Amino acid sequence: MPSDTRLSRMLHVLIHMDRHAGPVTSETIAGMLGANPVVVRRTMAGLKAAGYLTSVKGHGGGWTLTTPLDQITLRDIHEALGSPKIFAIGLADDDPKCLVEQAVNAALAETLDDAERRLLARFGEVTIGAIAHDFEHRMTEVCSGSPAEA
Amino acid sequence: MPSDTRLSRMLHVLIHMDRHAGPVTSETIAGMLGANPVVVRRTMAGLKAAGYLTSVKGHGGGWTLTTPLDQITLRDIHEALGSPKIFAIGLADDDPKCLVEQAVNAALAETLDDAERRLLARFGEVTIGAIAHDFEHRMTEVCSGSPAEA
DNA sequence: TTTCATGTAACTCTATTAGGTGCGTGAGGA
DNA sequence: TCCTCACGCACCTAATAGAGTTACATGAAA
Repeated sequence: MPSDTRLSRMLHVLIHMDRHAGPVTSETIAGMLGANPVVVRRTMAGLKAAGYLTSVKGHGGGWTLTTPLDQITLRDIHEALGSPKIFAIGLADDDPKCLVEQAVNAALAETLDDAERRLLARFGEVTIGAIAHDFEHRMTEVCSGSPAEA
Repeated sequence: MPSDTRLSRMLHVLIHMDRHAGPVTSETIAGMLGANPVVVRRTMAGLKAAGYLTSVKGHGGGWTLTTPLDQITLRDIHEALGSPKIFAIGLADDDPKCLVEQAVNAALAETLDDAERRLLARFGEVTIGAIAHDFEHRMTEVCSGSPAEA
């Protein structure tokens, strides 16, 4: 149901790429994400422009990670995606004449801006490498056979 | 440009209603908000159901505030509106089989849920009365010489 | 009984992400 | 050389959700 899944998808694919030697095609990535190859290229264009990966055309081409995952934060990816809108909630009018609405805007904007600053700061603290490490941990848990889980 | 402006608009209209004796029609409210009367009724239905105001049909009818503004928080209004989605960002798949995606989801969901909890907690601390008071302050600043009512 | 105002159903409009087709471009391989 | 693969991009459609709009029923007051 959520609208913008680009950040989530890029984290997912970057970790897969890190565990895969050699270039990966948009077709393969789309298969991993359950998405469309064109959407993959479209979304990854920003990460390429930001220098986190490269793309090569033709035979044996595809996408290659160029940056260690522990040097990329969630905030880096969010910004590489063009810093999409974070909140679904917003102000009715950004520059109203009504003083009441100005007061409402001041209160709401301050609260939302503060929440956004905190969230982006948190995004800046979490590296994709840390998530990849958590994945490794989940792997060992599943294969160690401690709890009977699917 | 933002999508969901209902909270913002409800704060705006509640403060106006608090400064206005007697019922206010949807038509009048729509004029204040630069919005549509039907949209106003649709949005305010939730606040009525939550008991913050009443509505009366027919001649001399309209909307009346029944609760002091310093007893209503932003969180109250948000919940009266049905607790709409706060974030425009979401997970690609809520229950993925891929362990990588599970790790991504765990990291992203924890960060977003934490941000949402903090934001809602903050909403719970801000009363509409406080915003109305800030408006009064803005009035005295603008009309420093002669006090005028809007 | 006429008028006014809410209550709702059932549309359209708008913005945004996502899905999809087609074609151009460039890099290898046969 | 020629063909195939894979990205790049233009341009469409689909799905979603808030907002706008029309139409009509309901109920209360003049």
